[in-house]
Amino acid sequence: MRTAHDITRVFNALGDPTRRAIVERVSNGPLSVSDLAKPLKMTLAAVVQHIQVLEAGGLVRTKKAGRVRTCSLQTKGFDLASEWIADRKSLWERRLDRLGAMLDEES
Amino acid sequence: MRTAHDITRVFNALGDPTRRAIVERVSNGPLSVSDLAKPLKMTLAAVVQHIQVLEAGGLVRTKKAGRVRTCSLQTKGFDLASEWIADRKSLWERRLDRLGAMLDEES
DNA sequence: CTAATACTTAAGTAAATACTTGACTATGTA
DNA sequence: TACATAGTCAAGTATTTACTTAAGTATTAG
Repeated sequence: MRTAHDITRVFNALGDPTRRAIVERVSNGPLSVSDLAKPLKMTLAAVVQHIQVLEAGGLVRTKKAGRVRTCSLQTKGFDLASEWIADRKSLWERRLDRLGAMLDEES
Repeated sequence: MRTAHDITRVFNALGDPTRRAIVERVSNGPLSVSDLAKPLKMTLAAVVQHIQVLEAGGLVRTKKAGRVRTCSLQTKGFDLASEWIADRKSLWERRLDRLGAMLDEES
C-alpha cells in the first residue's frame, strides 16, 4: 500500500496558496500553462513546477497539444484527501457516540 | 479573511506522515505527548514540534494537567479542509452539468 | 524562411522544514 | 529529601522547497 505516500503528496500540494489558486482557477475549466501563469507574480518555470506538484498529487491532469499544455482538474487527489478526512471523522464520531452511551448509562 | 492562511496551515500539517499518524492515533481518544512519542522513531522534542504544527492547524487541541500535556482531536481544521474541498467539488460538478446540458441541446 | 510563442531543462540560491542535542523546569513518587 | 518523569526551550544542522536565471526545443504565424 503506497497510499500513505500518495496522501502526503495530495496534502503537500494543497498546502501552498499558489497551488490552491491554480486549482481554484482550473475548477472553472481547463487552462493553458501560460494562462495560469499570467496573474501570478513568478516566472513560467516556477508555475510549471507547481503544476508538476499538483499533477503528482493527482489534483490536476495535463495534456500537450501542439506547443500548448492544457491543465485540467483531476478528481483522484480530491477523493484521496476527502476519504482520509472522512475516515477520521467517522472514527471520532463513533468514539463520541460511545462516550454519550456511557454517560446515558450513568444517569 | 485570514482563512487562506489557515487552510495553508491545515494542509501543511496533514502533508506529513508522522503528523497524520499522530492524528490517526488521537482519533481513537486523547493521548499524552509521551504516549504519542513512544512508537515514533524520533525525540520527544521533535514530537512536540509536530504537535505544535497540528495545533496551529486546528487539527488537535492540547491541555496541560500537572506535568502531562494531553492531546485531543479538534474539528476546526478538518472542517476547514473538507469545506475547501467541497467548494471545489461543487464548482466542477456545476461545470460538468453545464457541459452536459450543452451536449443535450446539440443532439 | 524567420520570428515569435509556448513551453522544457538544468543548475543555482535563499528560506523553510524536520529533525537533533543539551540544558532547564516543573511535578509527582519512594 | 532525592530521584524519576514529563515536558519546555534554545540552538544548531541537514534536507527540502520555492523560487530564479539562462539556454534550449518544438510549434505555429507571417
